[in-house]
Amino acid sequence: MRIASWNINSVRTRIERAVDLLQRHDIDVLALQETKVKDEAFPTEPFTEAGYEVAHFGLNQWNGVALISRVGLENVRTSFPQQPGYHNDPTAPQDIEARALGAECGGVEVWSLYVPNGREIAHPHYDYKLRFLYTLGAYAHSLSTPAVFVGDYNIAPRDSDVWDASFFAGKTHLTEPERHAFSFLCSEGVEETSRRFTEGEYSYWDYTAMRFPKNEGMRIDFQVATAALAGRACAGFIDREERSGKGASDHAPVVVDYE
DNA sequence: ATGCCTTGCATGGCAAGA
Repeated sequence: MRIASWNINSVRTRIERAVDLLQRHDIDVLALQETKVKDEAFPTEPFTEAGYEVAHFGLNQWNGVALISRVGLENVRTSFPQQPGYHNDPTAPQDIEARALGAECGGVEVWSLYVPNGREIAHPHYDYKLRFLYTLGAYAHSLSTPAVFVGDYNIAPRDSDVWDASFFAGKTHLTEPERHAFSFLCSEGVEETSRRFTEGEYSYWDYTAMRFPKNEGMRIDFQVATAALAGRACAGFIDREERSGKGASDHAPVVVDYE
């Protein structure tokens, strides 16, 4: 089964690219992040016409996650257990945002995840990011079944995952607490399977400062599988071509095959 | 030090991205 994950940065802007991606790579399950659309405005038809089922969770112009599957799409969930919420007003109720969508696809529990960015180290969003990752880790470790958590993790686990680690001094994405939270997730048999096939490649290049032409990118989009599935990962790649050309997302799709 | 670019929306300057 071929699973792809892509931060599409607006599904309505890039719907044709998404359908092309499915067909170009013969994808079974596509997980999208940052669809940036409410459920009622999601462009379902192009996917169903291509032979896929669609599940989407979007509340407003922020975040938004989708699962596009041709191998079944059952038991859809819009949050994982104990998933934390967020609100810019810390005294207001903390809302569960559209950052997680899970379903059973072809015998595998697939989750499309958009991990909070963190914004700045001193910002409440950074603590939100850490809590999101620890509760995700607790859920992943509670499973003995095949499951995969794919998406935009907004973390570079190693300095070699970015073009210049010194650029991120004082910024989020490379800090020790973020890496510790990610290493808690990726422990006890839970593994980032995408690393096996994409080491040294990037999945994100900022739109600004000519980052893509200079190949100044970050490897921050992953597939993380439970022990019951990780051993079945047999191939994978980052579709760097998808980042090129007019109207590209700033992220590239991350594809992994599972036997 | 800042903008560099891109998105959606109360369609006009923001918020957010990383």
